[in-house]
Amino acid sequence: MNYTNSDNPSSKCSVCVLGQFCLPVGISSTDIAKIDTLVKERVHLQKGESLYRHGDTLSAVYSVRFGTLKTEYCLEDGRQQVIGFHLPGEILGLDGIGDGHYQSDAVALEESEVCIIRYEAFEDLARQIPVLQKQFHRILSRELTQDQRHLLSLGSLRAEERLASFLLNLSQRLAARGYLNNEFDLRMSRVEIGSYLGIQIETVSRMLSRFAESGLIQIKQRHIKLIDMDGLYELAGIPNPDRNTQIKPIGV
Amino acid sequence: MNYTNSDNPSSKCSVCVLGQFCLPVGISSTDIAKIDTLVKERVHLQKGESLYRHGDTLSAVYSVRFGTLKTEYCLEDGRQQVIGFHLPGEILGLDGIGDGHYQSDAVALEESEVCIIRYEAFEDLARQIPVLQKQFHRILSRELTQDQRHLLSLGSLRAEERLASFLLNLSQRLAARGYLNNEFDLRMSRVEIGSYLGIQIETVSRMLSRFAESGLIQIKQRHIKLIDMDGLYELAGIPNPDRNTQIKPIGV
DNA sequence: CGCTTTATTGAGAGATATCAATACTTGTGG
DNA sequence: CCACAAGTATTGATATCTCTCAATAAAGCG
Repeated sequence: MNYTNSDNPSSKCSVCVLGQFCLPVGISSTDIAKIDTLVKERVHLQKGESLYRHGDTLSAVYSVRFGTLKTEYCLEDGRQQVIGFHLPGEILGLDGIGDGHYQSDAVALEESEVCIIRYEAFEDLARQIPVLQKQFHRILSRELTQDQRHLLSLGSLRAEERLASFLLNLSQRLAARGYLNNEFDLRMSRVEIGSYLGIQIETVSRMLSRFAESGLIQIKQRHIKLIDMDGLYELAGIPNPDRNTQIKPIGV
Repeated sequence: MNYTNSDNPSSKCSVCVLGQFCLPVGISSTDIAKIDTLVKERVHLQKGESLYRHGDTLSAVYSVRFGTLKTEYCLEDGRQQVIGFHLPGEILGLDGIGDGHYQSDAVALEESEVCIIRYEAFEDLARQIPVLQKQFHRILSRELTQDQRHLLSLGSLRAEERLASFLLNLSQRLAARGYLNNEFDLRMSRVEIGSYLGIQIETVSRMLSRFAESGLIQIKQRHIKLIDMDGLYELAGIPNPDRNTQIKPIGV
């Protein structure tokens, strides 16, 4: 874990390319200057390094600057479950606000960097900047919605459907960040995907092979191309937001 | 759905018996007076009535005054999944803050009443009363943690373990509200329990019978007694918070 | 280049789902 | 107040999906 206290301009929220996906959405430049003073430090993580561990006292929440992290819960008997994957612009550590201690472990899946948002100071600032407060509430709420969709997946979908909706969810989040939405690298192992989806690694592997056979995707190791998005959406049981539902013109 | 605009004292936050489990935790009496002006309306629901539906525009969040509600998500093909059960003092509708529309359906499991917290006004007030803001963030965060524990259950536990941890979770939440923690009525049907746990109704039934046979519980219809709490905790794979772990005195 | 880790594929086992029959509750109306 | 209907829960028999165990293959790493 490598801390940076940086006055280098590229680290400021005001000029960060992630601005629109992170906290400062819709905030005036004068107010962003205040945020700049709040978020001065970053943490650099190598693959496999922990950002925080279950039980650690919360002093900050974190925004992913680049890279990917996972959060996971552990059971007493050693079983563990991946709860979420976190892409650039997403906030980590929110589960620690409830009682002042993180509930999960956060681990980098690749070389990553996160901005440190000292929580006490942030709450004060949010009080002064209504837009920031609103945005923070939206982020917390979306986090909730994301987890609840995940619950729907684990509770109601079969392995195949879970995997399809996982790939599409990733695709959507990457697209929102300006990456290709139909071709990308999976930063997580099959084990981690399986854990996240509540299925075994062998099942993940089989389902991916099956998808490839039926022409839904192409996969080579961790590099994946989504070929038939509509097919995947149908499998996942969710509507395809990109597809223009054909409405027949009236009177033609 | 039956609205009440009540100036009757028992409806005020300042004198509500739920105060300590709801928003106003740790708030001074002068500030609670301000909350009183915010929460003036309540909704009375009969069993089966909806409080809000997926897609409805968010204008308020709700606090359960008495009764029990469930929230659920629907899939296109008609499958649906219960995401949560909500007891007195718990806040509903938080999933609507993200984009201004509720993501789930909220339905009363029995005759219930909820307080209406107009959201715009609430955000303003939270800015004025730091303790209220903090408490709101804690509530949002705990909601997140609750969902994540639920994810752990659906992703990593077997049917039996899920049911045990469900019963214990209910028991803990009831205890926190001053109810008996080892004997209570299940307000939800077997179907709803099964949906919540990602298992079929028949499996719920079989597991409950098995628990009863092995002396862990007694169950008659929806009335349940938890007989062997330690046994249940062991099954659920979580530590029993009430049990004093025996630490051998040193030098004896 | 060889070792370790990670992923794929196959065969068989097991947990839970599905289908079906029965019993129990609750509510309604005669 | 009882009888019937509709909904809800239990229990059994069988089917199916996913897991587990095992062997092989491929990739990453020193």
